[in-house]
Amino acid sequence: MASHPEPHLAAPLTLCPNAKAATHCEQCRVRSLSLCGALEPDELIELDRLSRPLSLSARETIFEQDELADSVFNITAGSARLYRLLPDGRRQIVGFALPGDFLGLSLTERNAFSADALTPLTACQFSRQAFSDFVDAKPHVLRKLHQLASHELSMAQEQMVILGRRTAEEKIASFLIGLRKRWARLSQQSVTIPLPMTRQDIGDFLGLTVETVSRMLTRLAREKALLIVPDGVRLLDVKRIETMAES
Amino acid sequence: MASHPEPHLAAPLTLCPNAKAATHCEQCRVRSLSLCGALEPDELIELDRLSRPLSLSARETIFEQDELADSVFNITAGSARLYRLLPDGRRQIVGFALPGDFLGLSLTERNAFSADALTPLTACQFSRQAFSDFVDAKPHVLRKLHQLASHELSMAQEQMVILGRRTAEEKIASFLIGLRKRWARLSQQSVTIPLPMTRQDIGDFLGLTVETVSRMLTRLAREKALLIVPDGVRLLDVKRIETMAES
DNA sequence: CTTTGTCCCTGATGCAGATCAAAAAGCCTG
DNA sequence: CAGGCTTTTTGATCTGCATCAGGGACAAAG
Repeated sequence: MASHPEPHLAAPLTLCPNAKAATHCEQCRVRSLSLCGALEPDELIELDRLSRPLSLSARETIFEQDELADSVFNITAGSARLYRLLPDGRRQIVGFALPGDFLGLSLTERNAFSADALTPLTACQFSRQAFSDFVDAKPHVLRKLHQLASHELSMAQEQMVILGRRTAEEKIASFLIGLRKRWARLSQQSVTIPLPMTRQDIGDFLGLTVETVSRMLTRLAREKALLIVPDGVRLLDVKRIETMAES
Repeated sequence: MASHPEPHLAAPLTLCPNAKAATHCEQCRVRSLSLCGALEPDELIELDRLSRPLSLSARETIFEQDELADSVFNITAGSARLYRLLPDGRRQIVGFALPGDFLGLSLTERNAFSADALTPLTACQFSRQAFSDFVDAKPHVLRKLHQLASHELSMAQEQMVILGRRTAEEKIASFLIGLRKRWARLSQQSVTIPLPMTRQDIGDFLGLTVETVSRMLTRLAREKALLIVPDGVRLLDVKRIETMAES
Protein backbone atom coordinates (compact mmCIF):
# COMPACT_ATOMS: atom_id res chain seq x y z
CA MET A 1 0.00 0.00 0.00
CA ALA A 2 3.00 2.27 0.52
CA SER A 3 3.90 2.99 -3.09
CA HIS A 4 0.89 3.54 -5.23
CA PRO A 5 1.68 4.60 -8.74
CA GLU A 6 -1.81 5.82 -9.66
CA PRO A 7 -2.48 3.22 -12.31
CA HIS A 8 -5.04 5.41 -14.02
CA LEU A 9 -2.85 8.42 -14.45
CA ALA A 10 0.15 6.54 -15.67
CA ALA A 11 1.45 9.07 -18.20
CA PRO A 12 4.06 11.49 -16.86
CA LEU A 13 2.13 14.13 -15.01
CA THR A 14 2.98 17.80 -15.13
CA LEU A 15 1.59 19.33 -12.02
CA CYS A 16 -0.24 22.55 -11.61
CA PRO A 17 2.33 24.59 -9.68
CA ASN A 18 5.29 23.10 -11.47
CA ALA A 19 8.08 25.61 -11.71
CA LYS A 20 9.33 25.09 -15.29
CA ALA A 21 6.91 27.02 -17.46
CA ALA A 22 5.17 30.31 -16.82
CA THR A 23 1.94 28.47 -17.56
CA HIS A 24 1.89 25.57 -15.10
CA CYS A 25 -1.81 25.11 -14.84
CA GLU A 26 -2.22 24.71 -18.55
CA GLN A 27 -0.75 21.27 -18.31
CA CYS A 28 -2.57 20.30 -15.15
CA ARG A 29 -4.42 17.09 -15.93
CA VAL A 30 -7.21 17.72 -13.50
CA ARG A 31 -7.76 21.37 -14.24
CA SER A 32 -10.91 20.95 -16.25
CA LEU A 33 -12.34 18.69 -13.55
CA SER A 34 -11.63 21.00 -10.66
CA LEU A 35 -12.49 24.46 -9.52
CA CYS A 36 -9.82 25.77 -11.90
CA GLY A 37 -11.94 24.68 -14.82
CA ALA A 38 -14.21 27.63 -14.09
CA LEU A 39 -11.42 30.19 -14.36
CA GLU A 40 -10.58 32.55 -17.20
CA PRO A 41 -6.97 32.42 -18.42
CA ASP A 42 -5.99 35.57 -16.55
CA GLU A 43 -7.65 34.35 -13.38
CA LEU A 44 -5.78 31.09 -13.71
CA ILE A 45 -2.52 33.00 -13.76
CA GLU A 46 -3.61 35.04 -10.77
CA LEU A 47 -4.61 31.98 -8.78
CA ASP A 48 -1.46 30.20 -9.79
CA ARG A 49 0.56 32.98 -8.18
CA LEU A 50 -1.26 32.33 -4.90
CA SER A 51 -0.58 28.63 -4.95
CA ARG A 52 2.18 26.69 -3.25
CA PRO A 53 3.04 23.20 -4.42
CA LEU A 54 2.50 20.53 -1.81
CA SER A 55 3.89 17.06 -2.03
CA LEU A 56 3.28 14.40 0.59
CA SER A 57 4.04 10.73 0.98
CA ALA A 58 1.42 8.19 1.92
CA ARG A 59 0.17 8.47 5.52
CA GLU A 60 1.26 12.08 5.95
CA THR A 61 -1.43 14.33 7.29
CA ILE A 62 -2.78 17.23 5.27
CA PHE A 63 -4.64 18.87 8.15
CA GLU A 64 -6.36 17.89 11.36
CA GLN A 65 -9.89 18.29 12.64
CA ASP A 66 -10.60 21.33 14.83
CA GLU A 67 -7.32 22.91 13.81
CA LEU A 68 -7.36 26.43 12.45
CA ALA A 69 -8.03 26.05 8.73
CA ASP A 70 -5.37 28.37 7.37
CA SER A 71 -5.04 26.61 4.04
CA VAL A 72 -7.21 25.14 1.34
CA PHE A 73 -6.06 22.54 -1.18
CA ASN A 74 -6.69 21.38 -4.67
CA ILE A 75 -5.52 17.82 -5.14
CA THR A 76 -3.61 17.26 -8.35
CA ALA A 77 -2.50 13.66 -7.89
CA GLY A 78 -2.96 10.90 -5.36
CA SER A 79 -5.79 10.35 -2.94
CA ALA A 80 -6.69 11.13 0.63
CA ARG A 81 -9.08 10.12 3.35
CA LEU A 82 -11.20 12.60 5.27
CA TYR A 83 -12.36 11.50 8.68
CA ARG A 84 -13.60 12.40 12.11
CA LEU A 85 -12.40 10.66 15.25
CA LEU A 86 -14.49 10.08 18.34
CA PRO A 87 -12.80 10.51 21.71
CA ASP A 88 -12.71 6.73 22.23
CA GLY A 89 -10.98 6.05 18.93
CA ARG A 90 -13.92 5.11 16.76
CA ARG A 91 -13.50 6.68 13.37
CA GLN A 92 -15.88 7.71 10.64
CA ILE A 93 -14.42 8.39 7.23
CA VAL A 94 -16.60 11.09 5.70
CA GLY A 95 -15.08 10.83 2.25
CA PHE A 96 -12.18 9.97 0.02
CA ALA A 97 -10.60 12.72 -2.02
CA LEU A 98 -9.32 12.00 -5.52
CA PRO A 99 -7.36 14.14 -7.98
CA GLY A 100 -9.33 17.25 -8.87
CA ASP A 101 -11.07 17.35 -5.50
CA PHE A 102 -10.98 20.50 -3.47
CA LEU A 103 -10.42 20.47 0.27
CA GLY A 104 -11.68 23.48 2.16
CA LEU A 105 -14.91 24.13 0.32
CA SER A 106 -16.55 25.52 3.38
CA LEU A 107 -14.07 28.32 4.04
CA THR A 108 -14.79 27.96 7.73
CA GLU A 109 -12.51 28.97 10.55
CA ARG A 110 -11.73 25.43 11.63
CA ASN A 111 -11.51 22.08 9.88
CA ALA A 112 -14.53 19.88 10.30
CA PHE A 113 -12.42 16.78 9.77
CA SER A 114 -8.88 15.48 9.46
CA ALA A 115 -7.33 14.59 6.15
CA ASP A 116 -4.32 12.46 5.32
CA ALA A 117 -2.74 11.04 2.23
CA LEU A 118 -3.52 7.47 1.23
CA THR A 119 -0.86 7.51 -1.47
CA PRO A 120 1.90 9.88 -2.43
CA LEU A 121 -0.02 13.02 -3.10
CA THR A 122 0.46 16.37 -4.76
CA ALA A 123 -1.76 19.39 -4.34
CA CYS A 124 -1.92 23.10 -4.90
CA GLN A 125 -2.03 24.74 -1.51
CA PHE A 126 -3.48 28.21 -0.93
CA SER A 127 -3.67 30.40 2.10
CA ARG A 128 -7.28 30.42 3.11
CA GLN A 129 -7.30 34.17 3.39
CA ALA A 130 -5.76 34.77 -0.01
CA PHE A 131 -8.02 32.21 -1.60
CA SER A 132 -11.05 33.66 0.09
CA ASP A 133 -10.19 37.15 -1.14
CA PHE A 134 -9.62 35.81 -4.62
CA VAL A 135 -13.00 34.12 -4.63
CA ASP A 136 -14.85 37.05 -3.12
CA ALA A 137 -13.75 39.25 -5.98
CA LYS A 138 -15.07 36.78 -8.55
CA PRO A 139 -18.72 35.89 -8.21
CA HIS A 140 -18.61 33.23 -10.90
CA VAL A 141 -15.85 31.43 -8.99
CA LEU A 142 -17.84 31.68 -5.80
CA ARG A 143 -20.74 30.22 -7.69
CA LYS A 144 -18.58 27.31 -8.84
CA LEU A 145 -17.38 26.81 -5.29
CA HIS A 146 -20.96 26.72 -4.15
CA GLN A 147 -21.79 24.19 -6.84
CA LEU A 148 -18.96 21.98 -5.66
CA ALA A 149 -20.19 22.31 -2.07
CA SER A 150 -23.72 21.44 -3.16
CA HIS A 151 -22.40 18.38 -4.88
CA GLU A 152 -20.54 17.39 -1.72
CA LEU A 153 -23.75 17.88 0.21
CA SER A 154 -25.72 15.53 -1.98
CA MET A 155 -22.94 12.97 -1.81
CA ALA A 156 -23.08 13.26 1.98
CA GLN A 157 -26.84 12.78 1.92
CA GLU A 158 -26.49 9.75 -0.31
CA GLN A 159 -23.94 8.41 2.15
CA MET A 160 -26.44 8.95 4.96
CA VAL A 161 -28.86 6.66 3.14
CA ILE A 162 -26.13 4.07 2.74
CA LEU A 163 -25.07 4.28 6.38
CA GLY A 164 -28.55 4.33 7.83
CA ARG A 165 -30.59 2.01 5.69
CA ARG A 166 -28.50 -0.41 3.71
CA THR A 167 -27.14 -3.87 4.41
CA ALA A 168 -23.44 -4.74 4.40
CA GLU A 169 -23.70 -6.19 0.89
CA GLU A 170 -25.49 -3.12 -0.43
CA LYS A 171 -22.97 -0.86 1.25
CA ILE A 172 -20.04 -2.57 -0.44
CA ALA A 173 -21.80 -2.56 -3.80
CA SER A 174 -22.72 1.14 -3.61
CA PHE A 175 -19.21 1.95 -2.53
CA LEU A 176 -17.70 0.19 -5.51
CA ILE A 177 -20.17 1.64 -8.00
CA GLY A 178 -19.75 5.13 -6.58
CA LEU A 179 -15.98 4.94 -6.64
CA ARG A 180 -16.01 3.49 -10.14
CA LYS A 181 -17.97 6.50 -11.33
CA ARG A 182 -15.52 8.89 -9.76
CA TRP A 183 -12.48 7.14 -11.22
CA ALA A 184 -14.21 7.07 -14.58
CA ARG A 185 -14.26 10.88 -14.69
CA LEU A 186 -10.50 10.85 -14.24
CA SER A 187 -9.52 8.17 -16.68
CA GLN A 188 -10.94 6.25 -19.52
CA GLN A 189 -11.28 2.71 -18.35
CA SER A 190 -13.42 1.74 -15.43
CA VAL A 191 -13.55 -2.00 -14.99
CA THR A 192 -10.59 -2.04 -12.63
CA ILE A 193 -11.25 0.11 -9.60
CA PRO A 194 -8.15 1.21 -7.70
CA LEU A 195 -8.61 0.95 -3.96
CA PRO A 196 -5.86 3.05 -2.41
CA MET A 197 -7.49 2.69 1.00
CA THR A 198 -7.31 -0.29 3.36
CA ARG A 199 -10.24 -2.59 4.21
CA GLN A 200 -10.31 -0.85 7.56
CA ASP A 201 -10.76 2.49 5.80
CA ILE A 202 -13.60 1.08 3.72
CA GLY A 203 -15.20 -0.24 6.90
CA ASP A 204 -14.87 3.11 8.61
CA PHE A 205 -16.47 4.74 5.60
CA LEU A 206 -19.40 2.32 5.43
CA GLY A 207 -20.02 1.75 9.12
CA LEU A 208 -18.73 -1.84 9.02
CA THR A 209 -15.81 -3.74 10.53
CA VAL A 210 -12.72 -4.81 8.56
CA GLU A 211 -13.82 -8.40 8.80
CA THR A 212 -17.21 -7.73 7.27
CA VAL A 213 -15.65 -5.76 4.43
CA SER A 214 -13.20 -8.54 3.74
CA ARG A 215 -15.90 -11.21 3.89
CA MET A 216 -18.19 -9.32 1.52
CA LEU A 217 -15.41 -8.72 -0.99
CA THR A 218 -14.25 -12.31 -0.93
CA ARG A 219 -17.84 -13.46 -1.25
CA LEU A 220 -18.37 -11.27 -4.30
CA ALA A 221 -15.11 -12.64 -5.68
CA ARG A 222 -16.19 -16.24 -4.98
CA GLU A 223 -19.46 -15.54 -6.77
CA LYS A 224 -17.50 -14.21 -9.77
CA ALA A 225 -18.99 -10.73 -9.50
CA LEU A 226 -15.51 -9.28 -9.16
CA LEU A 227 -11.84 -10.14 -9.00
CA ILE A 228 -9.60 -8.95 -6.21
CA VAL A 229 -6.36 -7.56 -7.66
CA PRO A 230 -3.42 -5.80 -5.98
CA ASP A 231 -4.60 -2.39 -4.74
CA GLY A 232 -8.04 -2.71 -6.26
CA VAL A 233 -10.80 -4.81 -7.68
CA ARG A 234 -11.85 -5.63 -11.19
CA LEU A 235 -15.58 -5.76 -11.70
CA LEU A 236 -16.63 -8.83 -13.63
CA ASP A 237 -20.39 -8.43 -13.36
CA VAL A 238 -21.11 -4.70 -13.20
CA LYS A 239 -24.85 -5.21 -13.73
CA ARG A 240 -25.15 -7.44 -10.72
CA ILE A 241 -23.21 -5.10 -8.47
CA GLU A 242 -25.23 -2.14 -9.71
CA THR A 243 -28.42 -4.01 -8.90
CA MET A 244 -27.19 -4.67 -5.38
CA ALA A 245 -26.30 -1.01 -5.00
CA GLU A 246 -29.71 0.22 -6.03
CA SER A 247 -31.43 -2.18 -3.63
CA MET B 1 -49.62 15.06 16.54
CA ALA B 2 -52.19 16.54 14.19
CA SER B 3 -52.36 20.09 15.50
CA HIS B 4 -49.06 21.40 16.66
CA PRO B 5 -49.18 24.97 17.88
CA GLU B 6 -45.41 25.57 17.86
CA PRO B 7 -45.01 25.87 21.60
CA HIS B 8 -41.82 27.89 21.28
CA LEU B 9 -43.18 30.54 19.00
CA ALA B 10 -46.37 31.12 20.88
CA ALA B 11 -46.75 34.87 20.31
CA PRO B 12 -48.85 35.85 17.30
CA LEU B 13 -46.57 35.56 14.33
CA THR B 14 -46.56 38.02 11.48
CA LEU B 15 -45.23 36.19 8.50
CA CYS B 16 -42.73 37.38 5.98
CA PRO B 17 -44.95 37.70 2.92
CA ASN B 18 -47.99 38.87 4.79
CA ALA B 19 -50.09 41.23 2.74
CA LYS B 20 -50.97 43.92 5.31
CA ALA B 21 -47.92 46.17 5.46
CA ALA B 22 -45.51 47.24 2.75
CA THR B 23 -42.76 45.98 5.01
CA HIS B 24 -43.64 42.34 5.69
CA CYS B 25 -40.20 41.01 6.29
CA GLU B 26 -39.48 43.52 8.97
CA GLN B 27 -41.74 41.64 11.29
CA CYS B 28 -40.57 38.19 10.26
CA ARG B 29 -39.46 36.47 13.43
CA VAL B 30 -36.91 34.30 11.73
CA ARG B 31 -35.43 36.91 9.42
CA SER B 32 -32.25 37.47 11.39
CA LEU B 33 -31.71 33.71 11.60
CA SER B 34 -32.20 33.02 7.92
CA LEU B 35 -30.68 33.98 4.63
CA CYS B 36 -32.67 37.23 4.81
CA GLY B 37 -30.55 38.32 7.73
CA ALA B 38 -27.74 38.96 5.25
CA LEU B 39 -29.79 41.35 3.12
CA GLU B 40 -29.70 45.14 2.97
CA PRO B 41 -33.08 46.87 3.45
CA ASP B 42 -33.51 47.54 -0.28
CA GLU B 43 -32.56 43.96 -1.11
CA LEU B 44 -35.09 42.73 1.40
CA ILE B 45 -37.80 44.66 -0.42
CA GLU B 46 -36.61 43.32 -3.75
CA LEU B 47 -36.59 39.74 -2.51
CA ASP B 48 -39.94 40.20 -0.86
CA ARG B 49 -41.41 41.09 -4.23
CA LEU B 50 -40.20 37.76 -5.59
CA SER B 51 -41.72 35.76 -2.78
CA ARG B 52 -45.04 33.97 -2.64
CA PRO B 53 -46.54 33.00 0.68
CA LEU B 54 -46.94 29.28 1.15
CA SER B 55 -49.10 27.72 3.82
CA LEU B 56 -49.43 23.98 4.30
CA SER B 57 -51.08 21.68 6.79
CA ALA B 58 -49.26 18.84 8.46
CA ARG B 59 -48.39 15.93 6.13
CA GLU B 60 -48.66 17.99 2.95
CA THR B 61 -45.68 17.67 0.68
CA ILE B 62 -43.46 20.62 -0.14
CA PHE B 63 -41.62 18.93 -3.00
CA GLU B 64 -40.57 15.49 -4.06
CA GLN B 65 -37.23 13.90 -4.81
CA ASP B 66 -36.09 13.82 -8.45
CA GLU B 67 -38.76 16.33 -9.39
CA LEU B 68 -37.72 19.44 -11.23
CA ALA B 69 -36.74 21.92 -8.55
CA ASP B 70 -38.59 24.98 -9.78
CA SER B 71 -38.94 26.58 -6.37
CA VAL B 72 -36.86 27.28 -3.28
CA PHE B 73 -38.31 27.96 0.17
CA ASN B 74 -37.56 29.81 3.33
CA ILE B 75 -39.47 28.33 6.24
CA THR B 76 -41.06 30.92 8.48
CA ALA B 77 -43.03 28.70 10.85
CA GLY B 78 -43.55 25.00 11.43
CA SER B 79 -41.22 22.14 10.67
CA ALA B 80 -40.59 19.65 7.91
CA ARG B 81 -38.82 16.39 7.25
CA LEU B 82 -36.43 15.88 4.36
CA TYR B 83 -35.95 12.33 3.19
CA ARG B 84 -34.95 9.93 0.49
CA LEU B 85 -36.87 6.77 -0.28
CA LEU B 86 -35.35 3.55 -1.56
CA PRO B 87 -37.26 1.61 -4.21
CA ASP B 88 -38.31 -1.01 -1.63
CA GLY B 89 -39.74 1.55 0.76
CA ARG B 90 -36.89 1.95 3.19
CA ARG B 91 -36.54 5.59 4.08
CA GLN B 92 -33.67 7.74 5.27
CA ILE B 93 -34.53 11.11 6.72
CA VAL B 94 -31.61 13.38 5.87
CA GLY B 95 -32.75 16.23 8.05
CA PHE B 96 -35.49 18.12 9.79
CA ALA B 97 -36.14 21.71 8.77
CA LEU B 98 -37.12 24.27 11.40
CA PRO B 99 -38.23 27.90 11.08
CA GLY B 100 -35.50 29.96 9.45
CA ASP B 101 -34.19 27.02 7.44
CA PHE B 102 -33.76 27.35 3.74
CA LEU B 103 -34.74 24.57 1.34
CA GLY B 104 -33.03 24.60 -2.02
CA LEU B 105 -29.53 25.62 -1.02
CA SER B 106 -28.01 23.67 -3.82
CA LEU B 107 -29.80 25.43 -6.67
CA THR B 108 -29.63 22.20 -8.63
CA GLU B 109 -31.92 21.16 -11.46
CA ARG B 110 -33.66 18.42 -9.48
CA ASN B 111 -34.46 17.86 -5.82
CA ALA B 112 -32.09 15.52 -4.05
CA PHE B 113 -34.80 14.61 -1.55
CA SER B 114 -38.48 14.90 -0.74
CA ALA B 115 -39.80 17.30 1.86
CA ASP B 116 -43.10 17.37 3.68
CA ALA B 117 -44.60 19.29 6.54
CA LEU B 118 -44.57 17.76 10.01
CA THR B 119 -46.81 20.49 11.38
CA PRO B 120 -48.83 23.28 9.84
CA LEU B 121 -46.14 25.22 8.05
CA THR B 122 -45.63 28.58 6.43
CA ALA B 123 -42.83 29.54 4.11
CA CYS B 124 -41.75 32.13 1.61
CA GLN B 125 -41.64 30.46 -1.77
CA PHE B 126 -39.47 31.72 -4.65
CA SER B 127 -39.15 30.64 -8.21
CA ARG B 128 -35.77 29.02 -8.47
CA GLN B 129 -34.90 31.02 -11.55
CA ALA B 130 -35.87 34.36 -10.05
CA PHE B 131 -34.10 33.52 -6.82
CA SER B 132 -31.03 32.35 -8.66
CA ASP B 133 -30.89 35.58 -10.68
CA PHE B 134 -31.35 37.61 -7.52
CA VAL B 135 -28.47 35.82 -5.83
CA ASP B 136 -26.17 35.95 -8.84
CA ALA B 137 -26.40 39.71 -8.86
CA LYS B 138 -25.40 39.91 -5.20
CA PRO B 139 -22.12 38.27 -4.31
CA HIS B 140 -22.55 38.78 -0.59
CA VAL B 141 -25.85 36.91 -0.71
CA LEU B 142 -24.24 34.11 -2.68
CA ARG B 143 -21.55 34.03 -0.02
CA LYS B 144 -24.20 33.71 2.68
CA LEU B 145 -25.89 30.95 0.71
CA HIS B 146 -22.57 29.19 0.47
CA GLN B 147 -22.07 29.57 4.20
CA LEU B 148 -25.45 28.00 4.83
CA ALA B 149 -24.62 25.15 2.48
CA SER B 150 -21.28 24.65 4.24
CA HIS B 151 -23.08 24.47 7.53
CA GLU B 152 -25.48 21.89 6.10
CA LEU B 153 -22.49 19.94 4.88
CA SER B 154 -20.90 19.78 8.30
CA MET B 155 -24.22 18.78 9.84
CA ALA B 156 -24.42 16.00 7.25
CA GLN B 157 -20.90 14.88 8.09
CA GLU B 158 -21.70 14.89 11.79
CA GLN B 159 -24.76 12.78 10.98
CA MET B 160 -22.53 10.36 9.09
CA VAL B 161 -20.53 9.84 12.27
CA ILE B 162 -23.73 9.23 14.20
CA LEU B 163 -25.12 6.81 11.62
CA GLY B 164 -21.92 4.93 11.07
CA ARG B 165 -20.25 4.71 14.42
CA ARG B 166 -22.61 5.29 17.30
CA THR B 167 -24.82 2.99 19.36
CA ALA B 168 -28.58 3.34 19.62
CA GLU B 169 -28.28 5.12 22.95
CA GLU B 170 -25.67 7.54 21.64
CA LYS B 171 -27.77 8.19 18.56
CA ILE B 172 -30.80 9.16 20.60
CA ALA B 173 -28.72 11.32 22.92
CA SER B 174 -26.98 13.17 20.05
CA PHE B 175 -30.29 13.65 18.36
CA LEU B 176 -31.82 15.26 21.42
CA ILE B 177 -28.80 17.45 22.14
CA GLY B 178 -28.56 18.54 18.51
CA LEU B 179 -32.23 19.36 18.28
CA ARG B 180 -32.12 21.18 21.59
CA LYS B 181 -29.39 23.41 20.26
CA ARG B 182 -31.38 24.20 17.14
CA TRP B 183 -34.56 25.02 19.06
CA ALA B 184 -32.52 27.16 21.42
CA ARG B 185 -31.55 29.47 18.55
CA LEU B 186 -35.24 30.01 17.88
CA SER B 187 -36.55 30.52 21.36
CA GLN B 188 -35.28 31.22 24.79
CA GLN B 189 -35.94 28.13 26.81
CA SER B 190 -34.42 24.80 25.98
CA VAL B 191 -35.24 22.22 28.62
CA THR B 192 -38.36 21.08 26.82
CA ILE B 193 -37.58 19.89 23.34
CA PRO B 194 -40.54 19.81 20.95
CA LEU B 195 -40.58 16.66 18.84
CA PRO B 196 -42.94 17.39 15.97
CA MET B 197 -41.84 14.15 14.28
CA THR B 198 -42.99 10.61 15.08
CA ARG B 199 -40.81 7.91 16.62
CA GLN B 200 -40.71 6.34 13.18
CA ASP B 201 -39.28 9.58 11.76
CA ILE B 202 -36.63 9.67 14.47
CA GLY B 203 -35.77 6.07 13.67
CA ASP B 204 -35.50 6.81 9.97
CA PHE B 205 -33.22 9.72 10.79
CA LEU B 206 -30.93 7.72 13.08
CA GLY B 207 -30.91 4.39 11.28
CA LEU B 208 -32.98 2.65 13.96
CA THR B 209 -36.41 1.04 14.14
CA VAL B 210 -39.41 2.64 15.85
CA GLU B 211 -39.21 0.05 18.58
CA THR B 212 -35.62 0.85 19.42
CA VAL B 213 -36.33 4.58 19.52
CA SER B 214 -39.28 3.99 21.80
CA ARG B 215 -37.31 1.68 24.06
CA MET B 216 -34.40 4.09 24.36
CA LEU B 217 -36.64 7.03 25.17
CA THR B 218 -38.60 5.13 27.78
CA ARG B 219 -35.36 3.84 29.25
CA LEU B 220 -33.98 7.37 29.55
CA ALA B 221 -37.28 8.38 31.12
CA ARG B 222 -37.16 5.44 33.54
CA GLU B 223 -33.62 6.47 34.49
CA LYS B 224 -34.87 10.01 35.15
CA ALA B 225 -32.65 11.51 32.45
CA LEU B 226 -35.71 12.95 30.74
CA LEU B 227 -39.47 13.19 30.90
CA ILE B 228 -41.68 12.28 27.99
CA VAL B 229 -44.29 15.00 27.49
CA PRO B 230 -46.93 15.43 24.77
CA ASP B 231 -45.16 16.23 21.48
CA GLY B 232 -41.75 16.39 23.04
CA VAL B 233 -39.37 15.57 25.86
CA ARG B 234 -38.15 17.55 28.82
CA LEU B 235 -34.52 16.98 29.66
CA LEU B 236 -34.00 16.38 33.35
CA ASP B 237 -30.31 15.53 33.28
CA VAL B 238 -28.76 17.45 30.41
CA LYS B 239 -25.20 16.65 31.53
CA ARG B 240 -25.81 12.95 31.39
CA ILE B 241 -27.38 13.09 27.96
CA GLU B 242 -24.59 15.31 26.69
CA THR B 243 -22.06 12.82 27.97
CA MET B 244 -23.82 10.01 26.14
CA ALA B 245 -23.87 12.11 22.98
CA GLU B 246 -20.16 12.83 23.05
CA SER B 247 -19.38 9.15 23.55
C1' DC C 1 -71.35 5.47 21.79
C1' DT C 2 -68.64 2.51 18.73
C1' DT C 3 -65.47 2.13 15.05
C1' DT C 4 -61.26 3.00 12.69
C1' DG C 5 -56.73 4.58 12.33
C1' DT C 6 -52.39 6.08 13.97
C1' DC C 7 -49.00 6.21 17.24
C1' DC C 8 -46.61 4.47 21.09
C1' DC C 9 -45.02 1.03 24.09
C1' DT C 10 -43.49 -3.67 25.55
C1' DG C 11 -42.13 -8.55 25.39
C1' DA C 12 -40.19 -12.74 22.97
C1' DT C 13 -37.27 -14.36 19.50
C1' DG C 14 -33.94 -14.19 15.61
C1' DC C 15 -30.12 -12.83 12.94
C1' DA C 16 -26.74 -9.68 10.53
C1' DG C 17 -22.87 -8.13 11.63
C1' DA C 18 -19.66 -7.41 15.69
C1' DT C 19 -16.19 -9.42 18.39
C1' DC C 20 -12.55 -12.57 19.40
C1' DA C 21 -8.86 -15.40 17.78
C1' DA C 22 -5.48 -16.86 14.74
C1' DA C 23 -3.54 -18.09 10.41
C1' DA C 24 -2.03 -16.51 5.81
C1' DA C 25 -0.26 -13.18 2.69
C1' DG C 26 2.17 -9.15 1.51
C1' DC C 27 5.70 -5.58 2.52
C1' DC C 28 9.45 -3.21 3.78
C1' DT C 29 14.21 -3.04 5.84
C1' DG C 30 18.50 -4.58 7.09
C1' DC D 1 15.99 -13.57 2.03
C1' DA D 2 15.05 -13.48 6.88
C1' DG D 3 12.60 -11.33 10.25
C1' DG D 4 9.24 -8.21 11.70
C1' DC D 5 5.87 -5.38 10.39
C1' DT D 6 0.84 -4.48 8.66
C1' DT D 7 -3.00 -6.00 6.16
C1' DT D 8 -6.16 -9.45 4.79
C1' DT D 9 -8.63 -13.50 5.31
C1' DT D 10 -11.11 -17.08 7.68
C1' DG D 11 -13.51 -19.41 11.47
C1' DA D 12 -16.19 -19.60 15.90
C1' DT D 13 -19.01 -17.26 18.90
C1' DC D 14 -21.65 -13.46 20.74
C1' DT D 15 -24.87 -9.60 20.94
C1' DG D 16 -27.30 -5.22 19.86
C1' DC D 17 -30.70 -4.21 17.44
C1' DA D 18 -34.24 -5.91 14.13
C1' DT D 19 -38.19 -8.48 13.65
C1' DC D 20 -42.49 -10.27 15.02
C1' DA D 21 -46.51 -9.93 17.79
C1' DG D 22 -49.80 -7.74 20.41
C1' DG D 23 -51.90 -4.33 23.68
C1' DG D 24 -53.16 0.42 25.09
C1' DA D 25 -53.95 5.48 24.35
C1' DC D 26 -55.94 8.89 21.83
C1' DA D 27 -58.26 11.45 18.06
C1' DA D 28 -61.30 11.70 14.32
C1' DA D 29 -65.28 9.87 11.96
C1' DG D 30 -69.66 7.72 11.85
